[in-house]
Amino acid sequence: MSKTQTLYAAFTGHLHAALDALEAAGTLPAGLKRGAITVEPPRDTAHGDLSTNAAMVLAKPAGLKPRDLAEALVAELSKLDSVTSAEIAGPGFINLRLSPAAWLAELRTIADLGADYGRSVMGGGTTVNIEYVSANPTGPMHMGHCRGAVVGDALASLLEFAGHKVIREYYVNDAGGQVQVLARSAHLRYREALGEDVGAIPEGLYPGDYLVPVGQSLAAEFGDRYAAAPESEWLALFQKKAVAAMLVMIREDLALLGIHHDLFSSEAELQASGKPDEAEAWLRARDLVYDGVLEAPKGKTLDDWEAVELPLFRSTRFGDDQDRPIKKSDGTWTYFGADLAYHFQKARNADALVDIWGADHAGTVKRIKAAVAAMTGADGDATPFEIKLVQMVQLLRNGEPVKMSKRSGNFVTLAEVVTEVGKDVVRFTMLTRKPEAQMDFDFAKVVEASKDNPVFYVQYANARVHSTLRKGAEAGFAPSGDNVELLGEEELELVKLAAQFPRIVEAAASAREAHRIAFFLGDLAAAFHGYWNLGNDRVDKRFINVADGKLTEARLFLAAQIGQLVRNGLALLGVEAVEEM
RNA sequence: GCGCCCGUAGCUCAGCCGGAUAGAGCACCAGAUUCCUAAUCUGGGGGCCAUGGGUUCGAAUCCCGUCGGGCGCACCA
Repeated sequence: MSKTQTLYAAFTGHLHAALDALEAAGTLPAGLKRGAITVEPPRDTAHGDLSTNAAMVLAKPAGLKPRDLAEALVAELSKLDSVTSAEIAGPGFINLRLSPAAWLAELRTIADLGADYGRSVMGGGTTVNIEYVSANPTGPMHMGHCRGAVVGDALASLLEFAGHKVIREYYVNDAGGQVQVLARSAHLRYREALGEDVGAIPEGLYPGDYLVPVGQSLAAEFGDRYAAAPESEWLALFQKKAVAAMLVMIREDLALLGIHHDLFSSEAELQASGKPDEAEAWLRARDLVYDGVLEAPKGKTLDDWEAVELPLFRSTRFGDDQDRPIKKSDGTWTYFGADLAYHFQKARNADALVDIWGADHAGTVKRIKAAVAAMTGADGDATPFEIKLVQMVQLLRNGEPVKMSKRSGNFVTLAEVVTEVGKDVVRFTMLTRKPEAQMDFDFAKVVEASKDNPVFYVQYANARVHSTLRKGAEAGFAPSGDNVELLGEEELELVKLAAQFPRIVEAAASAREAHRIAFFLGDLAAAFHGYWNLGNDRVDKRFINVADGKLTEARLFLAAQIGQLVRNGLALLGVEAVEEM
C-alpha cells in the first residue's frame, strides 16, 4: 500500500489528531467512542468543503455543549495549512473550507495511486464469503439469474477493493428432486440419441434442447446398456453426468459475463460428508432441534396435507414464524437441513457471510438467518450474515414484455442477452438500480447511444478523455501535474467530486451496495461532460489551448485523472473501459 | 390470513445504520447552436418524500398502523 493518502482519509486523520490534542489538554475525556463521527461534504456546498458532526456526536458523552466543543475543535483544525476557514454552523456542525491547492493536489494523488486510487484498508483483511448465483444445475442460466450474478460479482470486487479477502462461492444444488428430474430428462434424451422415437417431452421433465447433446454423449459413453434398464440402475449415474454437463454450461454462461467463482460447493458432497448429521447432533444437544409436527399452512389449501412428525429446527427462537423441518419423512435432508450445515461450514472459513438471493426466496430468509445465529452465536459472537435480495427483472423489447417460462423451456437465456447487447451493457445496466427495487431491462434502450443511457454516458467520458489526450499529444502537449494550481474554479469543482471516490467506495462496501459506484460514475461523467461543454462557448476553457502550454498540460492532467477514476470505477463493476466508441 | 421488498417531481429513479433549503435524467417551457470528438448546450417551472401517528434538538431516513404494487408462504429448491 502506498503511503500517499487521499484527501478524505487525511482529513479524517487530522480530525482524530485534533481530538487527541483536546484529550491531552483535558478538554475532552479520553476514550470516547468515535465511530459515529463523519467527515463528508455538506449537502449545500455554500456551507463549505468538508463538514463534520464530531462536536454533536461527542458533546453528550463528554458532558459538554456542542458549540463549546466545536469551538475547541475549530481552534485545533484552524492550525492546518490546508484549512482556509473553519466555522460552526447549525446545531454544531463544523464546516471547513480548504485551499484550492489542497484540493488540486488530489489530482497528483490519483496519478500516484493510479488503479489503486480508492482502494481502502477498511476491511482490515477480514474474509467475507459471498455466495451468489447458485442456480440449480438443471439448465442454462436465464435472465432471472443474471441480476444476482452481476450484483454479487460486483459486490465481491468492491469488498476486495475495500480491504477484505473475498471468497466467491457457488452452491450447487445437486441433491434432491430437481436433479432427479434432470437425470430422467437426460435419460429420455439418451434413448432418443439411440434412435428411439420418444415423441413429445412428457409433462414434468425438462424439455429444453440443451439436454440433447447430453443424451448423445451418454449414448456414446454407455451404448444401449441403460436404455431399458430400471431407473435404479442409472438414476444416480445419469444425475451425476447430467449435473456435470449443466455445470460446464453454467460456467460458460458465467464466463460470458466475466464471472468466475473461487469455489463451487456441492450439496451432494456436503451431505455425503456427514456435515448435516453433525449439525443436527449439535443442535439436538442444545434442544434447538426436536421431533415435532407442523401445522398445515395457512391461507392455502393443500389436498395432500397430513401431519407427520419431523425433526424441526427451533427457528422461532430466532425470529422465524414457525419451526422448520430439516429432514423429510423419508429420512433425506430437506433443502434447509443441508443449507443450514452448509452455512455453518462457510461461517467457519470466513469472518462474515453475504448471500445474494432472488426475491422469490425471500420467504426462507428468516430460517437461514436463524440457523446461522444459532450455530455461530453459541459463544455470543455470531458471524455477521447478510442476505441481499435481488428483485425481479422484467425483460422488454421496445416497451413490450418478453414472455418467458422455464417450464415450457421457452425462456430467454443469459447467453442470448449477452450475445445481443454485450457483457458491459448487461453488467452496467444491472447496477443502475438498487438491487431491492424491481427493474425493467429493455433491449432497445440499453444499447441506445445517447446521454439517456448511463452505460454509454460513462463509457463516453473515458473515450473522450482518451481522445483529448491523443489530440493533446498531436499538438505537442503531455499531461503534467506540475502546475495544477493554474486550474480554475470550474476545474476545482470537478476535482472535488473526483475526490469523493474513496469515501464512496468505503460507504458502498460497508452498505454492501455496488450500485453506488455506478451512480457515482454517472455523476462524475456528467460533471466531466459539463466541464467539456464549457469549451463550446468559451475557447479559453478548452482542454487544448495552444497559447498557454502550461495550462493545457495541467488540464490534460486533470482529464487523465478523471479517466483513471472512471476506469477504476468500471473495473469494480466488471465493465471494460473503452477508449473509442 | 401471514412474512419480506417497494411507494420520493408528469415518467424512470438516486438519497435511507437521523443532520442544514430533498437531488439527477427524461418529458415540458424559454433561449443558444456550421462547437477541441460526436451521439447538442444553457436556463426555468415542477414535491404534503403514499398516508396517519410515534420517538427527539432534528425524520424522506428509525418505530407502529393504514392504503397501493410486487414476491413468497411445502417434507419443493
